[in-house]
Amino acid sequence: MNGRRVTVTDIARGCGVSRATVSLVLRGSPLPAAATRAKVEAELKRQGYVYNRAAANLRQRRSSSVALVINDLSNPFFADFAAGVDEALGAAGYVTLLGSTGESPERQQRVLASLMEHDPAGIILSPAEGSDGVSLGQVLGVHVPVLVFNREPSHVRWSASHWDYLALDNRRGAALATRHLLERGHRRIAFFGGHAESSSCRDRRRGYAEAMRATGLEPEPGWFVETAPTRLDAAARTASLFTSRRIPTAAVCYNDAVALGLMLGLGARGLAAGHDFAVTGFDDIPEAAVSTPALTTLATDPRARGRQAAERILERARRPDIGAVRGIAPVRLIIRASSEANIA
Amino acid sequence: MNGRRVTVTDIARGCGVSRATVSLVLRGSPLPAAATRAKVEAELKRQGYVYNRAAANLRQRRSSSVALVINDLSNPFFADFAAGVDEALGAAGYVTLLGSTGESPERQQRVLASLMEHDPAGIILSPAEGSDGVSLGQVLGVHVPVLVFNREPSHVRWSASHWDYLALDNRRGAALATRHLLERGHRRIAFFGGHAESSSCRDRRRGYAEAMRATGLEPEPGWFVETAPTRLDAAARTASLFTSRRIPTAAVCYNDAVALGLMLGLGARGLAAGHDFAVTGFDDIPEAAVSTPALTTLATDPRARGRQAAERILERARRPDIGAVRGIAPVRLIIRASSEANIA
DNA sequence: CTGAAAGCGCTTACAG
DNA sequence: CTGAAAGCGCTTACAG
Repeated sequence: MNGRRVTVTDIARGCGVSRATVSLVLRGSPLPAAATRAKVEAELKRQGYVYNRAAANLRQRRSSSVALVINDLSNPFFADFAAGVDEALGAAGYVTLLGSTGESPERQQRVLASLMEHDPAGIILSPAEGSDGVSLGQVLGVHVPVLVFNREPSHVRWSASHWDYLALDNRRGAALATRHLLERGHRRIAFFGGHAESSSCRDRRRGYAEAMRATGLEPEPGWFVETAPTRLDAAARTASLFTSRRIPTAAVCYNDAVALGLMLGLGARGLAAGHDFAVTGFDDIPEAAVSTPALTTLATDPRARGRQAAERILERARRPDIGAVRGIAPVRLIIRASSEANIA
Repeated sequence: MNGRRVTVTDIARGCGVSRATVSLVLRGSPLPAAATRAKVEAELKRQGYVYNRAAANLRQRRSSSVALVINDLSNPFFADFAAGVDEALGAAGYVTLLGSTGESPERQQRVLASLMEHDPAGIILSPAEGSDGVSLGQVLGVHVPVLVFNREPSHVRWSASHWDYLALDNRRGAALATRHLLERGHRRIAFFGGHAESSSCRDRRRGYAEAMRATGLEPEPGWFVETAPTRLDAAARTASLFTSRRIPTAAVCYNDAVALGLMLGLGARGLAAGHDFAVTGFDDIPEAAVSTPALTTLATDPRARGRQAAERILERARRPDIGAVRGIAPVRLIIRASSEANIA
């Protein structure tokens, strides 16, 4: 609870060698004689020495941390992603600097500015909704490798940027869900939920529309319903699905939260999801498996995405010359009861 | 993507003052003249200076980080706790060093050793199951403030320790759930799930037993069923509840995961939770509200616990003399359909 | 009010 | 194989 910390100088004095020798032993150099090494190691243990990595990093002009900035840790998708990042960074001897933004771009700026002062070897950023690429560019500067996960900030000129981008295969995922509903005989299928400006929503809508058109169907404007990507708002906007001229029999939802909300909203209208109306989600959050009915959705393996992001950023930190990359992560359709309604 | 970073020396040269003056401006000292300050600030902006907090910390012998070690980030309870910690640390100008252990005590030792090298101002530790207080004491040393969250490692002599402890009010929570079932007329109530060695399970069992005895009922040995604290194992062990001489009509479960597993297991036996058998959980994870039936449980507000832990550790970092404290956080009973079965 | 000098805990050429 | 010296980027008495 007090007292100076033990330094290399203490160890050097304690066993009659120079600080340089202690440092060589600490770093596992082959130079020191075996006897010297043993003597130093005993002294390290005896005094309870703890390496000061900040001092070493300063001298070596390197960094042993990577910053991870997450828009919403209480979303299990991002929590799993964070767990994957930390796992891979830890295995590589790096430490994770965590920052959470609560979906606020202003807070995100502050958090990033603070993290930058800690000289991270790289930044993994899952941007807050409404993030602006220009503001981000200002805090992040041009020296640190950056990987943007999951959604695109506005005003980023990717071609001129040194930022990596890693996203789910939103387009293909939505297409898989749509084709699944088409195969079960549905023809009037809505795309429900999400903010149309967000990049992930755009991509999912696109995959949905392409799958529809590939079957010769043209999605009607009334089949696109916007909502906040939350259960509550989705439930509240359920009615919008039933005002169009040709009422849908199924909906591809923006994500699982929206799908669960829609199922609640359907229930309130006396309709049972999976029975009177088919529903699919996106993300495969843990609740999807236990809802009633269980939710057909797209599994994204966020933990593996986290590991992938961490490995990529470490590679860029090691070799700053390699170019930026756009990565698309696969998704997998999980069929459950919510899409069983066979109305056609 | 390259180039030396800008230092106080660059700024000092760039506007013709000494490094000391730049430092004073950076730290907001009133000493420099307004004109000097303005000149320096313009130069900082012009060159895109980024403060090197590690260097400053080294010189000032202080730390601007707190380590947060979590056993399982993919558990929403801990993810929310982590979000609360990060929120409060960020507001105080500290950065969160994240470490996750995946419930492995060995990995926990490595993670803690690595984090200690980064000289955190304090450590918030949610210990992996099976953690040993002696091993922990070895890595953590005696200089850094430590707050242990949620469960007690074995072999900790709290009276001689400088570690804070923060736990939920497990005993009272289980008593609340038990009394609720008693009020609905149940008399044969089991305590289902959890590992009996874990401190949280012991405390919850105790609260349950006390509430039973307060009503003049003695829990039978067959009413205590151990399981891993997971849905899967709980479902598998459901049968154990139905082998005792006096078969229970209700169960107080160790946590929500166990309760959800028990509800699955009941279903497999043709019994409907909330109808033929009453069930309560613990934690109020998001799934509790959407399961069928919705789960009666104890809300613990993990995010507020996180903020509380962060504030406590920062206070101890500021005032190393204040003593260690055992904190008990309140829990709140949330009544939903799963406990409605009224068999008595 | 400003500047020269020393030092936080390390590492790394460079002598010996 | 080992040691003395310089330096990473900052801050802080101490002179002036």
